[in-house]
Amino acid sequence: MPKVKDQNKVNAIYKATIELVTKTGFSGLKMAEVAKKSGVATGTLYVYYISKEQLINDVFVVTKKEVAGAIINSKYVKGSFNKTFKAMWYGYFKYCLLNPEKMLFVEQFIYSGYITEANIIKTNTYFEPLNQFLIEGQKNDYVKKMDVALIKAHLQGAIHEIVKMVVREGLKLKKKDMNTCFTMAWDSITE
Amino acid sequence: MPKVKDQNKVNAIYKATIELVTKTGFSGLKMAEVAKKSGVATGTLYVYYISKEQLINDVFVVTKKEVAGAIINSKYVKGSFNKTFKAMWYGYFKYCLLNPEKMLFVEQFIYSGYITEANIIKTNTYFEPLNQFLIEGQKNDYVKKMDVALIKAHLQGAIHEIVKMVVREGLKLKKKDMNTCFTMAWDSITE
Amino acid sequence: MPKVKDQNKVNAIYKATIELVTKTGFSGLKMAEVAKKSGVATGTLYVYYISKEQLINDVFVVTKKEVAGAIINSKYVKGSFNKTFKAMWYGYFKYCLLNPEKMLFVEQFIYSGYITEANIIKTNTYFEPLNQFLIEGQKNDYVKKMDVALIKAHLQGAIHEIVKMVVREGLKLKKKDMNTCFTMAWDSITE
Amino acid sequence: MPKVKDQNKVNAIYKATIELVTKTGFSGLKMAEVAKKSGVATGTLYVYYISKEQLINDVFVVTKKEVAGAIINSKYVKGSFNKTFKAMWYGYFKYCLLNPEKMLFVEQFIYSGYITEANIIKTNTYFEPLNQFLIEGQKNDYVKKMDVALIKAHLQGAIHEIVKMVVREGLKLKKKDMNTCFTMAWDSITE
DNA sequence: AATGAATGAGATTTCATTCAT
DNA sequence: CATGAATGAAATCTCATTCAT
Repeated sequence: MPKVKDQNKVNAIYKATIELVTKTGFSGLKMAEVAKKSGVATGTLYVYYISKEQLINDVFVVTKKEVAGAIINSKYVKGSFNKTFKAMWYGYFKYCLLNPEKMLFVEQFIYSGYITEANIIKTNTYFEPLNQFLIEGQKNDYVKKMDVALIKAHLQGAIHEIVKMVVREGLKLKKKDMNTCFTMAWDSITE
Repeated sequence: MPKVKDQNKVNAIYKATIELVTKTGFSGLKMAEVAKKSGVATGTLYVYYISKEQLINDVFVVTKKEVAGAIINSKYVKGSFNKTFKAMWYGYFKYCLLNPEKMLFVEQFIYSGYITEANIIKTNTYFEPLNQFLIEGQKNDYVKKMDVALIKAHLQGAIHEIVKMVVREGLKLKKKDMNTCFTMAWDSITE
Repeated sequence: MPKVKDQNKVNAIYKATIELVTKTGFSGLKMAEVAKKSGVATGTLYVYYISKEQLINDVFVVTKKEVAGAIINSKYVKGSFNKTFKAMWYGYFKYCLLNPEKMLFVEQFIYSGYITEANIIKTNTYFEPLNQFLIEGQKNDYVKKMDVALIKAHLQGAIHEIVKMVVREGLKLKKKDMNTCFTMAWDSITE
Repeated sequence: MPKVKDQNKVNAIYKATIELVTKTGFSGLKMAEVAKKSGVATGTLYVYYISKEQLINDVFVVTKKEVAGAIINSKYVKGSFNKTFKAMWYGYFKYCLLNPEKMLFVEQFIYSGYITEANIIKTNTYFEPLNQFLIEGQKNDYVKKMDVALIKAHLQGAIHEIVKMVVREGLKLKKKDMNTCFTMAWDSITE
């Protein structure tokens, strides 16, 4: 949580943190390197964040919010279930393909021991509209009857793993493959 | 006749490492704690593993092998596609539910910066039989036509995420839910 | 404006290193003790030198340069061969008597396994002018005809051994003895 | 000081110790390596020597005795001063050329902090006959009048330094050069 | 506020020595 | 006596954090 304002610095630190974690793995994330990469002094880092834990938590929350925004986009919520689901699924899938480092960041750190329980709970609320949307889908017999948390987990897990694989192997997904991926998702959740 | 190298110690170290990572997150994995928990002196750790990195890589490879063994089980390979797939899926799903710490361990460390590229490649080969099984399924028009790596990713990602959620929230999956989870998996990959 | 790197610290570290090696023998040189004696934190040592090896190499090179400076002193190079030689010999002899710890340091560490080959070569060049002076002396038939490296070795070895003995036994060299020592040196190299 | 008898082991340990110090410098001398190189277990080392310090001191004393033997050889003591001196000088010079690792060992360790004062004093007595010989030479006006310790230091220092140089540079001393070296030694000490 | 040198607690690793076999 | 696995005190080095400028 920044104490002061230079938004350029905040952005630079945020960017550097995400990039370093993606590059060196998060066990190698050093404050000195974050400082260097973001072009500020180590001391300055502590003007903006009181500790490494704070920095990581902050980056985590900000990123998680952005991730949620990629799925939950008000302009879609008025369409049919299928159309809306498709929009959400593609929204998230493409976001992950474009920002794998952010996707990885939140995935990695959630079990790292760095993120506070409070922040995990807090960021989960960002996905509440998605829950509502799926519950609505169940009421209308579109969606398999089961705890929506499990359904979300199924969808998210599948997307993440596919994207990680694509990124790791340096693949280029064709439109056809992406459509098949979507069909897998759709088939899995619908009755 | 000197003391002889002790497999019990290796096992104790392995167990301690997995448990500590699961408990404290692996940014908090300390050699001193591994030593303490496994009941050996710190120096002894270095009799068996030349460095922390080596220890983690070793635990990673051993665990990944065990994980692969949970899926690929020769007694199933003679059944129908559906039966075999079901056996594999349940085999893996239940393994993950019973050993979430091992599942987490391999998932976490793969992006930690600790695991060498060579070990990542090596452990991937353990899953080759699964690839073959899915390719066979595609030939017989059971399975959607797409790079099997993507299909595997979809299946694995979904399972992992569900299990992580179940563990995190302390849920107890009912038989019915587990069946629904399986149906999701089956529906997603079949044509 | 941040704190600025402090030459006083470098000097203090240098001094502490030499003194500790002289006092405890260098098998007992510990970074913690160097830090303590030079009045800095252990971490600070690593701000200035990336490792113990680096520290020792640095102290070695600096000292060797100073040692060379004790012999090769431009104000003498214009005199007769005898006068110049005498000036150099006394210059070095007295330097060693006054700074036996520095003489010992370079002598000890050269075979310690700590000094890199590059630094050994580098520091040898500091003595080039002495080579030239002796070669000149040979051309004018003052000096015995032989590889000047051997002549230098003879002179230096004799001085070092004498000084070591003097220091070890706590002797006080009388003027007469010093003159005899010089005569030994002079007689040994002249035709 | 061996507790027991297997002389082969004692010899192997002695040889390994000297060789390792010559190769890796003595700051890198490790008991485990001595054990390995001499073909015994680490535990066995401690059957023969109660500590590393003991081992090194023992090797030191044994070697120093051998070194003294190379100089002081009863068959020469009856000749003229010149002949005897020449025999001694060549005896020592050639010994050093043939066994530089032993010469280095004693030279290195004397200031390492490992050798006890008692052993330094003890080994000095081995050279007593040389002292007597030089004193006799002074009485007969062959040798410059000065503390014989200084004369010995001068001679020994010169020899050591020359040999070190020869070994370091991989030179091959010609007979003529060796004679010049002797002449330097002779000229330096005679009146 | 910004800097980066300085700090020192704490981590990893080493290695002389011990001890069970 | 011989072995080498086991030990743990102590060494080196790291790095999040502080602080003088």
